[in-house]
Amino acid sequence: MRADARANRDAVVAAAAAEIATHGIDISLTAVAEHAGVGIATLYRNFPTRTDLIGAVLADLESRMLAIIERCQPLIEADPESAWDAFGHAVAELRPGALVTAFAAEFVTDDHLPQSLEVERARSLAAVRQILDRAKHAGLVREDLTAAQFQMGIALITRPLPDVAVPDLAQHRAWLVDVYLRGLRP
Amino acid sequence: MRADARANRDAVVAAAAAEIATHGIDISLTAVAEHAGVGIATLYRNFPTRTDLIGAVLADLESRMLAIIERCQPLIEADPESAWDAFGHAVAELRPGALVTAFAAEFVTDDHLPQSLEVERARSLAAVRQILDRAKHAGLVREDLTAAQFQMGIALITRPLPDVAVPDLAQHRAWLVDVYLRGLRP
Amino acid sequence: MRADARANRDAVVAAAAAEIATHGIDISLTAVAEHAGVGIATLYRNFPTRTDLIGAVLADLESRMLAIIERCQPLIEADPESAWDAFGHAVAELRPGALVTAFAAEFVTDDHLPQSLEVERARSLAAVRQILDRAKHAGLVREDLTAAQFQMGIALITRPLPDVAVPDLAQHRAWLVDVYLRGLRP
Amino acid sequence: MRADARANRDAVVAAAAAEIATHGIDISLTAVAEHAGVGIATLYRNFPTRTDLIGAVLADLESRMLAIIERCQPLIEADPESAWDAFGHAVAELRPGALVTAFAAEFVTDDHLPQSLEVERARSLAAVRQILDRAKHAGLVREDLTAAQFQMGIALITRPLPDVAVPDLAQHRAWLVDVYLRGLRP
DNA sequence: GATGAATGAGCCTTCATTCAT
DNA sequence: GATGAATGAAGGCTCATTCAT
Repeated sequence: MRADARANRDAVVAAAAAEIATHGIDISLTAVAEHAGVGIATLYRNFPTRTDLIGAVLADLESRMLAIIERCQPLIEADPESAWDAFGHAVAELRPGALVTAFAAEFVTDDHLPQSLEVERARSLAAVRQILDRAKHAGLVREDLTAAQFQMGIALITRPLPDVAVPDLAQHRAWLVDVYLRGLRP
Repeated sequence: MRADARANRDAVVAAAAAEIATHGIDISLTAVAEHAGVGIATLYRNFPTRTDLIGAVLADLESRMLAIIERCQPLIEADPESAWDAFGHAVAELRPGALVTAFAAEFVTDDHLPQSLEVERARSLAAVRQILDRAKHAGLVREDLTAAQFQMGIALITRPLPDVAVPDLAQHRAWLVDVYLRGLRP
Repeated sequence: MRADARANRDAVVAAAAAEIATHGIDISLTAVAEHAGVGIATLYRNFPTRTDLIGAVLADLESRMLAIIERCQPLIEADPESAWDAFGHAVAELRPGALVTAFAAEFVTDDHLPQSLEVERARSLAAVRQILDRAKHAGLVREDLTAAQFQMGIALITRPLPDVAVPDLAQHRAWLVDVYLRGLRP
Repeated sequence: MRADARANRDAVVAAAAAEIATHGIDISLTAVAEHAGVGIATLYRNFPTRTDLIGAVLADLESRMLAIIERCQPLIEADPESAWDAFGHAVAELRPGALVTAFAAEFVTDDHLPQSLEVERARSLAAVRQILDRAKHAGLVREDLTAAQFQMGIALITRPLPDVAVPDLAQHRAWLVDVYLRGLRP
C-alpha cells in the first residue's frame, strides 16, 4: 500500500505542476485532485496546506533544473554556444514563471512559500552559477550577470498568461528566450 | 450630475486598470468598485458585463500608448538611441501584459474581448510601426521585427505576477526591458 | 403639463396591470417603468410604495368589473344562460387572479393592500350580487353561492402561472371557466 | 455516511416540494437549504442546477400520484362516487400547480424542466387514464375528458398564490375541487 | 489510507429604493 | 415634474477546507 500512496502523491504533484505552469499559483485544488485521479481528501492528507503542495512542486522543479544542468554541463566545453542556448531553452520549457517567487530566491519574500527549501535553492543557484561562469568564459554572457538575475529573467518571461488563450504561445516564448539570450551577451 | 457620473466612470476605469495590470484579468469586480470608491451597482450600471469594463480599460491603454508615441516620435531624429530606449520603457511602464490579448491583436483570439476595438488596435499598431521603422533605419532594431511581435514581447515581459509580492519588481522589469531592447538589435 | 402627468400615470398603471396579470404581484417595478416608457423615478413619484401601485391597478380592475356588469346586466332578462356565461368569461378574461387578495375581500387579509378600497370592493361585490341573484333566479346557479365565493373561484382559476410558458393557456382557462360555471349549477 | 447523505437529500427534496407548492417554482434555493437544515453547498452537491432539483421534486410528486391511484383504484368498484371524489381531492392536496408544466405534459414546453421524465409522465398519465375510464363508465365524468385535460384542470386550480396570505385557503381549494368535479359530470 | 459529503465564505449579478439635477 | 445615477441588500453559485465513514 506504500507504493500506492507514493503513486498518488506523485500524481498530485504532477497534476499540480502542470496546472501551475499554465494557470498560475491560484489553481483550484479540487481541479488538481480530479486531474490527478484522486479524492480531494487524499490531496489534503499528503499536503495539508497549499504551501506544502507548492513546496513539493518547487522541489520537483529544482530537481528538473539540476537534471538539465547535468545534461548541458559536459557539452559546454565542446560547443559553448549551442550548449548555452540549449540550456536556456530547456529551463524556459519548465515554465517556472508561476513559481518565480521561490525560483529567484534572492529577490523574493513570500510567506506562502515554505522555509525549508533554502538548501535546494542554494544548490540550484550554485549549479546555475557554474554553467553561467563557463558561458561568461566563452564570451556568451556579460560579466555582471548573476545567477539569480538570470533566473529572474527566465521566470518573468515564462509566467503563465492569465486565462487567455494565445495560439502558438510556445513559439512566442521560444522567440522571446532567443531575444533574451541575445540581449545578455556582452 | 452628468459630471459626477463621468467622474465615477473614470474612477472605475482607473481602478480596474490598476488592478488588472497588477493582478491580471480575473479581478474581483467588487474589489474594483471598492477601490474606486463607488458601490458595486454603479460599476455594473456603467459596465454591464466584464467584457465592457475590460474594453474600456483597453481603450484607455491604447490612448496612453498613442500619447507615448506622439511624445517620442519627434525626439527620434535628434537622438535615436535614447528616444527608442525611452519609448520601450514607457510602454513597458503601462504594464499591458494582462491585456496581451488585445494588445498584440494578430496573435490572439479571446471571446472575452470586445470586438469593437479593431480600429484602435490598428491605429496603435500603425503608430508603433512608424516609430519602429525609424528605429530600424537608425540601426537600433533588426529588420525582420514586426510591430505585433514587438508588442507581444513587451506584453509577455509585463504580465502580472500571480499573487506574489516581488520587491523591486519595477526594477527587475526595467532591467528586463533593457535586455529585451538589446536583444532586438541587429 | 397636467395632461402629460396624467398620461404617464395611466401608462404606468396599464403596464403594471398587464405585468401583474401575467407574472403575478412580485413584478419588477423597473420593468414596469420601462414598459410604460417612463423613468423609474416617475413611477415612484406617482406611487411611492408598491402598495400604492397595486391599489391603483386594483381600482382599475374594479372599474372594468363594473363595466362588464353594466354590459351584461340588461341582457340577462332576454337570455339568462348566455348572458351569465358571457359574464363569467369576461370576468375571467380580466385575469384577476394575482390580485385575488383584494378581489375576494371577505376572505383575505393582506397588509400590502391599501385600506382605502373598501368602498370600491363593496360596490363591486354588490354589483356581482345583483347579477348573481338574477342567475340564481334563472336556475343557473346554486342558491348557496355567495358573491365573494364566486369571485374567489374566478380568482383561483385565473392566477398567473409562475414563470412557465404554457401554450394555449387562454384556451385552457376558457375551458376551465366553462367547467367552473357548469359546476356551480344547482 | 451514505445514510446521512441520503437523509440530507431527502430533506432538501421535501423542503423544496413544500416551498414550490406554496410559493411557486422561483423559490430561493438558499431558503430551501435553510428550511432543510443543510448548508447551501450541500443542496448544490445533490442538485447542481435548479432543473435537477425541480426534477427530483417532480419525480417525488409523480410517485405520490401513483400511490394515490393505487389506493383509490380498488375502491372504485364498490363505491364509484366517493372513490372518485376522494381521488380528486387527494390529487389536489398534492398541490401540483406550480409544476403544471411537467404535470400535464402534453400541453407544456419548458426548457427549465428535465427531459428525462417522459417515462414517469407517461406512466402517471396512463394510471390516471385507467381510473378516469372507470369513472366515465360509472357515469361520473364526461366521455370527452382526457387524462391530460383533467390534470391540467387540477394543476390550474392548485397553483400557488403569489406571495399572498389567504386564510383558509385549503378550504377554498377543497370547495373549488368540488365544483370542478361537479362541472366535469356528463 | 482513501474517500465523498458538508460547510461557510466570497464573488457575481439584479433590483427596489433614494437622491441630486 | 421628470429623469438618470447611486446604493445596499439578497440570492445564485463555486471553492477551499474539514469531517465522518
